[in-house]
Amino acid sequence: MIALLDANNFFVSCERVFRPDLMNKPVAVLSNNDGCLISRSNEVKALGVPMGAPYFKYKEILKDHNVAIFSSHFTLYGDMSGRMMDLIDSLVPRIEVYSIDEAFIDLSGVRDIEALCNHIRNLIWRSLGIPTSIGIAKTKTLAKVANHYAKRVPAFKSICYLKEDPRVDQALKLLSVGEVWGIGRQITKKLEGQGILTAYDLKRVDPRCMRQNFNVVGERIVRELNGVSCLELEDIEALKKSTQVTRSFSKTITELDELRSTIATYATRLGQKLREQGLVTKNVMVCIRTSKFRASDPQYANSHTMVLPSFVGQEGQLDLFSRHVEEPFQSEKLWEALDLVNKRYGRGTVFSAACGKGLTWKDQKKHLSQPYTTSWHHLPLVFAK
DNA sequence: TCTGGGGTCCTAGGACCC
DNA sequence: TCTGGGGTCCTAGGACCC
Repeated sequence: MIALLDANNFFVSCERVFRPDLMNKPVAVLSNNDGCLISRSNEVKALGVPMGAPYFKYKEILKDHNVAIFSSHFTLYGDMSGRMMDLIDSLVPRIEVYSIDEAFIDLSGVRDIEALCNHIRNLIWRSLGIPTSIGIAKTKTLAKVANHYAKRVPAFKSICYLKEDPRVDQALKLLSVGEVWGIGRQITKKLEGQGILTAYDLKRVDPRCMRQNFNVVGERIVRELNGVSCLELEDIEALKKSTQVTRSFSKTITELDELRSTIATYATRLGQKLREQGLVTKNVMVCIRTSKFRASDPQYANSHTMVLPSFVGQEGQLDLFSRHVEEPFQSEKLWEALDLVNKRYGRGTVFSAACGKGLTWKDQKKHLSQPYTTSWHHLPLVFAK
């Protein structure tokens, strides 16, 4: 059996840990630059504010309902996520960290599955103050279905175990096909056109037909719905295959020089990310595009990929800027020092000339919470009477 | 005025090689 | 009239996920 553990409204829950006064009150977390809503408490969902909604369009409604707003604070969420994953990992044979707030858990060999899952939930709640839901079934795709019900049906008390077939089928019949993991908007449209409306209908499709009409991904989904595992738990140590830094600029850029220095500034962050994660790369791609929301303006999008000359050995980092690749050791030390300086004295303390003056604007983050778990200066104070 | 950011996998087609 | 077969690698684009 496989379990999928998922934190409820994760970013909102992280903020609430340090603001217990907001428990059971409406809370929302915004995306970068305070652009969209990316996490909503149940109270906000009940107001009908959709996921990904642009903040400025819903500002009034949110204000009218006294919704507490937070700017995104990814160092906090990342840290809380790491703690949560460590807790799970300490209790089970094997996990796959699937996203910042989700993990698949291998339950093979576990005797009392429900007891273990209860224990995991309680431990995370007691240690971190994060509420979670767990779905359990034979395959990843079915565990996702189970999790869907664990979150929505109060009678399950946040744990839904889809053990035997009549129960699985019942769950699938009540689930629309578009809610199946891996079935997105485009495929939903096509399937519905063929009269396949529920997850149960999809389960009954011939997997080979699915492969012909769609692709091997669709075939796997059908098999997984039938209890045949096609998606193994993946090695969480596996190396990342790509990494990126992308931004929507909060200011329109019209001058080439400014675009150059902006891209150089973000390229610098990408370099830091690579070094932090111990990654090396052969290709670097830069993309730019105009704002798709200004439909009346002429649109432009382009990208360029550069193949870098060589690796400098497994231990070292690829030197992005120097042509003297024959001196990897020196540049490695140099970057190490630069990273340290920038870490201690703030991003952009030392930078390459290509960055010019760096960014000529600041990202909007009007509602940022304190770095409670990642800075000694911001440890919450507790007073006892 | 204001609309996120970071990933994965699959497929088709072209270039090139023997 | 008729023009092989089997590979690899790369790119672009599409679809999906959180």
